[in-house]
Amino acid sequence: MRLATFNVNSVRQRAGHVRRFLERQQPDLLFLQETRCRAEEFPRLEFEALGYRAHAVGQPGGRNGVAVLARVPFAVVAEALPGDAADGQARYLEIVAEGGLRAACLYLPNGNSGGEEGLAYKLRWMDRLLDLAEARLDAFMPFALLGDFNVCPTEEDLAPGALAPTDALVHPEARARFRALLFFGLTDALRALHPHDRLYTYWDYGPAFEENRGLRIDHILLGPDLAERLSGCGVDVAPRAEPQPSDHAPVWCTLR
DNA sequence: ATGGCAGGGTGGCCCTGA
Repeated sequence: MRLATFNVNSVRQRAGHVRRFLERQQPDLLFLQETRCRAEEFPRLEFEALGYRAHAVGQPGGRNGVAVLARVPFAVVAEALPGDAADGQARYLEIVAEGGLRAACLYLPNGNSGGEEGLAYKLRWMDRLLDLAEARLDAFMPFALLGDFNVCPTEEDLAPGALAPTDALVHPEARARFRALLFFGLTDALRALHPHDRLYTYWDYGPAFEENRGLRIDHILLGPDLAERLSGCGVDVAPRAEPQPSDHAPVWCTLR
């Protein structure tokens, strides 16, 4: 089984990139972030033609937005992070796939805009994510978190000097919460198989990609039973090298 | 150490992203 996550920075602009990724990598489940359209505007037909069923969560105003594309049967179990006081932000989608795999797609708040309150919102969102991860792991079900976490977990996860030390993506409190997810028993799939490789999932528009000045902020975290089945994981940089790309590249993993 | 990009919505610029 293959899982993948891709921040597309507008799915309507990037439908071709997604289609080519599906054809090349053949994931069973692909989670999208920053779809930036309402659910009814999601270009589902483009993907249904390839055998993928879509479910999108959107919001008015062209911001945020998450979705799943699946070629295995699935049920949607949540369209908001539990504890979310109905703030209307489309950042979370949780499904149960055929066979019992429970997987959540998340688009964590960036935390750099909106001043102190913007950062506080990010940290509160991570607190709720910690509560959720704890509950799911306590329930002993095959569980995975995939998405744009907007956190560089360690100094190995960004090009030197790529961010100011005060940036919300490297904020000590955000990093501490990411580590707490790992302490609960989730495995960072990419680092489990590639502990010290220079691996990034985001490069700013401009010369950053060809200079490989990037960030690793898109992650796949696996519960214990899924981590035991992990046989491969990587960043697919091909979509980032295509014309008119997203600023992110997809991350995928394969489970035995 | 930022917006010099890029996308979207609104209205003929502003906000957000990271």
